[in-house]
Amino acid sequence: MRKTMKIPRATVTRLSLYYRQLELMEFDGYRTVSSEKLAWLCQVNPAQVRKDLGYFGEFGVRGVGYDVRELQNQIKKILAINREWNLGVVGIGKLGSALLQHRNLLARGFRCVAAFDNDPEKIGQLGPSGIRIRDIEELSRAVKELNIEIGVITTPASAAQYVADVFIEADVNAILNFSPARIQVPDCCMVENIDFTVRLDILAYKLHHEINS
Amino acid sequence: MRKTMKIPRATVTRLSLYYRQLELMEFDGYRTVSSEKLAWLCQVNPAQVRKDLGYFGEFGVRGVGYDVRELQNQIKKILAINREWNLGVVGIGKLGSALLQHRNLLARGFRCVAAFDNDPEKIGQLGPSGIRIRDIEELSRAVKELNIEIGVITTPASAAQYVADVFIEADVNAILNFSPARIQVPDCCMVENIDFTVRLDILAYKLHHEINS
DNA sequence: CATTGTGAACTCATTCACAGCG
DNA sequence: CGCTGTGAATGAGTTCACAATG
Repeated sequence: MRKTMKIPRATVTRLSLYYRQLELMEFDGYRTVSSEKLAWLCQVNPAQVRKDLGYFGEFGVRGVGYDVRELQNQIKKILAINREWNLGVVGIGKLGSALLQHRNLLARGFRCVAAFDNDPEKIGQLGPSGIRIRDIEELSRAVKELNIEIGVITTPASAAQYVADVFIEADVNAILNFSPARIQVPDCCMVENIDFTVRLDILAYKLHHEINS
Repeated sequence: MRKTMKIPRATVTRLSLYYRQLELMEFDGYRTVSSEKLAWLCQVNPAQVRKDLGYFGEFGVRGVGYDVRELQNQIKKILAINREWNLGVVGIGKLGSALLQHRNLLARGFRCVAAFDNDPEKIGQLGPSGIRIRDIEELSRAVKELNIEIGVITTPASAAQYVADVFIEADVNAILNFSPARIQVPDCCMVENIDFTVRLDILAYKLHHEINS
């Protein structure tokens, strides 16, 4: 199956969830897990788990289930998180600072190797993780020197498009955008938006309409 | 159409995007907007915009488009963001602090009215927005006193389920979960997860597989 | 006559159901 | 016998295409 098959985006998202549950299960001493149990932990359908994995190979043993450690390694390879990725963070306010010193990111191989801002007060200072805050003007050079592959935008909305343009100009074509602005990028560049207020709007809507799903 | 129709979750998400673009357009002085223009700004299909709005009523004028201000008000009502919502934030680390003083939240009517932690060093101190940090033990009482309707979890993963249980016990049935843990809640409670590493995993996957969509 | 509103067609994702296998 | 792997069936969401209309 795993040939020229197109993978649903939702599948990739779920693989990340499976991976995290497997980490927890390994920590708890489990050696094997069934699709049913993994599905329960991730709050999805067991057939979904099997189908998701089926896109990439046959990792289970019939009658037994999946080897916890083995499946972890396979998903790691699939998601390409069996290596480190260098991030550059632009906008060193509270949120940017939080990311710079965020334990989970580093533990998962996402290293914030550079921090940028445009505030002269901040430039040259040491950020929370002991990293030097650079002028945004240096971004293009830093991308090359430090091999930054993923750009993180934690600026106000008004600056987001400009920062995105600088990233693209510097040949960074993956962006994690925490600003509420919807940035426009060329096809070569991929963007993931993390927008707090959208999620709160959804909760407000559901509370008001008394829905749960 | 707008009767007992089931609304796709994605529609609600997009309404939030439309709303933000409309805010920007009003600021820029636009009086009307077509589904085509709004769609372009939000990077969706024009028919999608019309269909999304169609679930809730007829807000446009054929041959003209939508009145920017009027549509804003309509979406505000639909999303139930034409009022204030009180949030309680648990886990006052870097991320929790960032949320407490986050301008956008307050501007949109999401007020962080209470902050909680379990660290004796922090309890009693004033958080970044000048709010007193309370003992997590006080949560149940504070929920009633301050009318907290949405719980925000910014603790480490290990504490997330406990905090969720406390929220549910206190009758808060909307939770915004920033921890990477997948929390289990009863049906009456709705959860939105905001998980940085999942999004980074997706970017890593796409970079590795050179996909863009 | 430009643009909405919407049934119908289509595409994509999830779930079922069972054959296949250790 | 139990659980995986997967084609087929179902369901959900998106896009098309055009009639309706200010």
